[in-house]
Amino acid sequence: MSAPEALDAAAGEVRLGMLDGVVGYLLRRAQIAVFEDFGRRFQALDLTPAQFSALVAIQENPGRRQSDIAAALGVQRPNFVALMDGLERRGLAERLRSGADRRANALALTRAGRELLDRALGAQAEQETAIRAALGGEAERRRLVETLARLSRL
Amino acid sequence: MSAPEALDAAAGEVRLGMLDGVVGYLLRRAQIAVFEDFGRRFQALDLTPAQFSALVAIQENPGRRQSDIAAALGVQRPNFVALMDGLERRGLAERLRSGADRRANALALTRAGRELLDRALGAQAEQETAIRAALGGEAERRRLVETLARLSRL
DNA sequence: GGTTTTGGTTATATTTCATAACTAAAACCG
DNA sequence: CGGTTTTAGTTATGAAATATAACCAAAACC
Repeated sequence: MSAPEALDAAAGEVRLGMLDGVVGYLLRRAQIAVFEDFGRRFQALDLTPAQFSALVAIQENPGRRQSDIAAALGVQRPNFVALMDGLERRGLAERLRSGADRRANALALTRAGRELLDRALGAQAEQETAIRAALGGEAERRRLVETLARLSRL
Repeated sequence: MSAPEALDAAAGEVRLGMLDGVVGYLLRRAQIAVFEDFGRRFQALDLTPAQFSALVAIQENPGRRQSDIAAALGVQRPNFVALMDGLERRGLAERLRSGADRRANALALTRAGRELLDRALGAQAEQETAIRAALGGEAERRRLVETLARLSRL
């Protein structure tokens, strides 16, 4: 009788088949690549994507309640606590007392936070430039931005 | 003197500022939305995105070594073990002996695995249809696929 | 035939993300 | 007013994804 479970592997590249036409799969791969690039660019600033987005949101909405910022970024309130702890410990952001509601934290950037964010915005602009180059032009990058915004409302 | 740390929150919506022009941030949000949609569509099939992609890769490359499939999907070999354990326990895929190399597992789908994958491909096609609708047409979806593929080579 | 390398596995640490429960302060309401 | 309910922030905790080191058996090397 033939050995029932023996199979010989094919040679050459593994083909992903229809996966490379699947938006969800490609989104995951693209996000990994872009975040790895982010990691390299922001290494010197010691900022994660989450921290960077928090700094931007706080600067854009000074005095807003912590939970508002967290919700806008799509992060659970309990998880945002540690994020803010880190920013505060490094002196980049602070939790002020809200005048109206003594339970609430009114978030704001410190001077050091604004300065670091300025440098971060520079690094971010460089990433967008790299993306523009990879995609073949600013028109393509803009189209991607628009398309991704639509997708997130799926 | 004025109370130094009191700040009143602005009303209205939190603005994300330049974040909604940042590809990395938008990629993250879009991926979350698409994966949540995936979760709803594949709930009945009880398949995660990782499991789905593994089934596709195995069917596309029957007999290939486990580590080749894992590498092609970008998943670490140790982490692929548990994924395969799950598929095998459910009778969807199997680890056959490689004829050439007795260390290697030659992966293959079972009949049940092929049947489930058939249904999964249907659900997947429906997701692409929904995406096409959200983006305004197949041309837009195609462009997105092409753009994401470029991004993952950043 | 002994050494080195490789495929799969185990164990483990880290990170991310979600949920329940607690406190203090506010809002509500008869 | 005073009691109940809701809300902001926090703590504790768990689940899931991801990465690393170490091991065994089989192969490749020389």
